[in-house]
Amino acid sequence: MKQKNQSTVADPVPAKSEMDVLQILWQHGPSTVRFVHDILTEKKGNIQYTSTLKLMQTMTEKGLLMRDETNMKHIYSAVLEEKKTKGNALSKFLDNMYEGSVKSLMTALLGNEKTSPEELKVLEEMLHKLDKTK
Amino acid sequence: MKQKNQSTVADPVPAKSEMDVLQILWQHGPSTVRFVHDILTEKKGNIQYTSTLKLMQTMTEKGLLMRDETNMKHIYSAVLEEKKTKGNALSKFLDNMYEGSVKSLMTALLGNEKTSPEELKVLEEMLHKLDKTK
DNA sequence: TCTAAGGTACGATAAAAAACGTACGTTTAG
DNA sequence: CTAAACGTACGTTTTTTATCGTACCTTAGA
Repeated sequence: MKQKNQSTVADPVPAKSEMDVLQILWQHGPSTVRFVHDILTEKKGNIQYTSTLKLMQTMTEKGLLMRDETNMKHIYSAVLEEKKTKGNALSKFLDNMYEGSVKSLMTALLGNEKTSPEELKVLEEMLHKLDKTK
Repeated sequence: MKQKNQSTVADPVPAKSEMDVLQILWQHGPSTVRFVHDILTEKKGNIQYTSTLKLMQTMTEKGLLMRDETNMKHIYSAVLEEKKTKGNALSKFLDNMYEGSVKSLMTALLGNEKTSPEELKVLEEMLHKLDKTK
């Protein structure tokens, strides 16, 4: 009886652009397309307003967003919880890239330029401890 | 003079399926399509052999894989280095999901079911230290 | 009142990713 | 020798993402 995986295996992770939108909504709360679009535009290159609009409409159809249509300027908000969603993405990433091993992730972090010296130092200590624990 | 980002910013990350193939090649070394396909099949649902074949051929065209055609059973191998490739993916993931903050990643790990009790313990300690360091 | 600015709806397109199926060459067990 | 098993080549199709453009409302202000 081969079954999928009984643990919390994570609803499909939103696509990249979708995450960008969610990110903004989580950070600023319910917003108009215009608002999201402006932030998006300044973060990434110029995008057409209608592209952002369409994206958000699609996301709404998918159930990723919900919107208040009482006013002309619809107010969109994220349906998914930030923590949970990111957690799912993280799990998937871990599985895909590091066979689910947090320790492997750590090791990778150790060689990553995104990691600051301080973080690096503590990471090393951490790995030592993990080795002993094992 | 807005410029991209002079630091190692990461060649485009391979797509999901491509990563799966790379994963197998890194782990088992140069292999035939058949071999990769079998592993792939057992990990994910049933896939048509030719799909895997096509994927690997395409990847070869893209320069992700190279192959030895001296024998009928072509032997494929990964061109990219595992560590580097994963490092790039990690950087991107960090940026997209945790604004590049390793600490945030840690915190997320803390609440992730993929994290074992031992790892959890050390993670907590680590975060304490990071707080002090700041 | 009429118009320009700013909204939404929605069909369309483009490109990337994921999967197939058919045609055809090679090898090997009988 | 020959058929079944196993391989590769490659054109195609299906989805999913990412982006647009055009048509058409709504509202505030000259």
